[in-house]
Amino acid sequence: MTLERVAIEAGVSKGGLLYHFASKQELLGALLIDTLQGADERLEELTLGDEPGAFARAYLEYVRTGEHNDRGVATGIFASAALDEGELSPARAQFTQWQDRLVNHDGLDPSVALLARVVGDGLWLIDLFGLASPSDQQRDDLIELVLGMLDQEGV
Amino acid sequence: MTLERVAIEAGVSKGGLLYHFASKQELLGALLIDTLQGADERLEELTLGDEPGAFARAYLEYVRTGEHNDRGVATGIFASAALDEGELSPARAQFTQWQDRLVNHDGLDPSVALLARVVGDGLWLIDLFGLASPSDQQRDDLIELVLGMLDQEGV
DNA sequence: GACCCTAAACCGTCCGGTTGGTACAGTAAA
DNA sequence: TTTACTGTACCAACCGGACGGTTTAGGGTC
Repeated sequence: MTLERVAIEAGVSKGGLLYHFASKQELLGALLIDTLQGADERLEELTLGDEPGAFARAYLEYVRTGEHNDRGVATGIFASAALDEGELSPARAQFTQWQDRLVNHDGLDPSVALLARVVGDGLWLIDLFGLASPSDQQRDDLIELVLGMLDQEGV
Repeated sequence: MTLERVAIEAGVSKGGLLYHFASKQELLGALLIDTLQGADERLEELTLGDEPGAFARAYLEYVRTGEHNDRGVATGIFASAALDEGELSPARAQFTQWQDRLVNHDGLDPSVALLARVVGDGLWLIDLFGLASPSDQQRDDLIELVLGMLDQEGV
């Protein structure tokens, strides 16, 4: 992930890239924040109504298809950030917020809420790094299983 | 993660390090494989008996405490490997094997088996990157919840 | 003229990898 | 039991290329 490669990928000159982002760190931070915001907005769209578990359902829905990441791009951003000390903190903040919303403000039993979160994050990270992603069928079945638990809980 | 830093960490000179590992790639590969093997052996230890779900239980037990990684070390290895194209393949292979064992050879309903896997991996990866790890209490409750589902299934 | 770039040369540093050498342990003929 | 040689384990110093970042000179558009 060099500046030149990013510039070419973005159809911009290296100078133009550095016109917008003063340093590679700044670029990386912006990329990461942008990715996280995109996910957050998508989650908001998927959150239907305000009955208990609405956000948890969105969280699972988000990872139902494996398309939630332009493989390689998000992976690179995430891995690069993980190597630069402290560079991952926007991600930490975002996940903390999601976790708080799921566990404390979604009207679910905390353990079930955490289950939804960990399954969602688990699938997301497994896909992100390509660590033996389950098939579409398996994934669907798993999500249905967890959704079922949310329903039981919501009653 | 530079060769020099690794060398210092290991109490060796850079030259000495490269005597054992001909290139950085080779070093990284060995580090990754070693980490994975360590986890695999630990899982084997934790697998008690051979009733249905024995391996799934071990998988969850493994991530019960957050101590399963020398934070920073495993993170660096994993993130570095993720950036080098193809360098993550030993990890993919290992996860594929675990997934196969869980889903096809542990005597559980496939969805429940996958649930155990995704919860295990989810917690592991969340810890690895420090993405808002749940508290010990929350983690324990979650694991108990999933273990309970394995028991229901096993009957 | 302010803004948003392109293009290209350039610099300094960092880092992977190479090289030549040292220390030492074994071993085996003289 | 000295001598000579071999292999293993290491180190310090160096080299060269890649890459982050700067600078300069300019061009198009509102």
